[in-house]
Amino acid sequence: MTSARTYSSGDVAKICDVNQRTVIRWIDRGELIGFKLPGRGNNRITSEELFRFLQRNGMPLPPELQPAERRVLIVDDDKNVALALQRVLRRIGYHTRVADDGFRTGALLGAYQPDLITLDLSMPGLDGFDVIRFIRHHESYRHIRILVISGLDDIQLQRARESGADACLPKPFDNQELADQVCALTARS
Amino acid sequence: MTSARTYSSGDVAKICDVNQRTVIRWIDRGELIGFKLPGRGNNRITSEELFRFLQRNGMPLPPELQPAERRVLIVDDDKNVALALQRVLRRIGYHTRVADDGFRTGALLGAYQPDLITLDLSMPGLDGFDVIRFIRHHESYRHIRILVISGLDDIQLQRARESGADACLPKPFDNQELADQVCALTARS
DNA sequence: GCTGAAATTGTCACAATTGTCGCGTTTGAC
DNA sequence: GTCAAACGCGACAATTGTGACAATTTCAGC
Repeated sequence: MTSARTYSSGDVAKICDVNQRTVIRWIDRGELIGFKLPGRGNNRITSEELFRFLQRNGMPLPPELQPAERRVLIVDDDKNVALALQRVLRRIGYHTRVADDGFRTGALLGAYQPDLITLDLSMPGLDGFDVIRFIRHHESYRHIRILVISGLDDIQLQRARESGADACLPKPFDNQELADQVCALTARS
Repeated sequence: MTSARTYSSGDVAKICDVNQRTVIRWIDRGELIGFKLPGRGNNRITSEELFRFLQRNGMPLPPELQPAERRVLIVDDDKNVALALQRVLRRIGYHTRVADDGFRTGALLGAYQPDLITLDLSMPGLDGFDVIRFIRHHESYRHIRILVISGLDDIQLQRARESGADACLPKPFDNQELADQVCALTARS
């Protein structure tokens, strides 16, 4: 198996703790979709399809298919604020990365693939509302949770929520409240 | 592998997630057709044949074999320049998209997955050299071709090349020269 | 709760396919 | 030219697909 990109019927059998014969029947029945090697038609299932199959049936995920450590992209040009956020989030087990300008923010959405971003609404050269709208309008980023952290007034925070932010925290923020919000937003289904 | 026109048995083995020995057996059995190097008969499979083979067996295609229109991300805040670039590139069969600020530039690297970007070095709030360095330092973007299009002097263009740009065009650019450069940089190896 | 039919899953043996290992040779980057 | 990495091949081990049949689970009807 060795962190494979594809799984054989035997691999799936071990993962599902089921007889290999049964896995083959699932495949024949079309409940688990794979492809066949040219030789005698040995089955292979991609990890994506196996993941969907397990999810669909509420089956436990093997370690190698479990989503990796949660990642948070911190968008803030104030180094001290960014460091404070990092400290809190790392302590509760998140991987973090900081973007301090518009380009990095955008580029890291794709390269870092965060589960959540903390967003400062008022950065020079970057309109936070625009960021929210862009993320919500693009298929590949839509799933990213957005936690606005801003010193702006409630009216603006409300506007951010309407634009698509998942939650807002006033600045300065309370560490415990930050941790709670991030946990709540990234809770596994 | 390095985006080859032909694949060795080991390349195919990695792509199919199968043992190299098995690939050689497929070739011996005539299920996968290739040719042999004169030396000891090392196998080579053309990308066309590999494509057919994978299709025939319902196997997943690696990114480099997925047929896709070439995409160019045009990074320029001057609408007229961007439109001019779009017109030329579309006419020669490229799909294009425009980014007019730093955030969009970064975000579209991941969401639009361009094969090439045309980059204006002097945009307000976006340091072109920084963009080049960032792209070259990130695994997920490193493969993107960078064509700098700028009105800056030759010394700056040389600096851009040293930072990692693949080619430079002075502004204003000649349409034919632009088309030639883009074609050359995105030619299928 | 119990029963019994239907559907699903497990077991087993066999032949075919695929994986592993080692060695000597060839490639390809420097 | 030099040298590490990749390759082909043979022999053998491990895994796979299949069919037939047994065991288990599911579930409606009582």
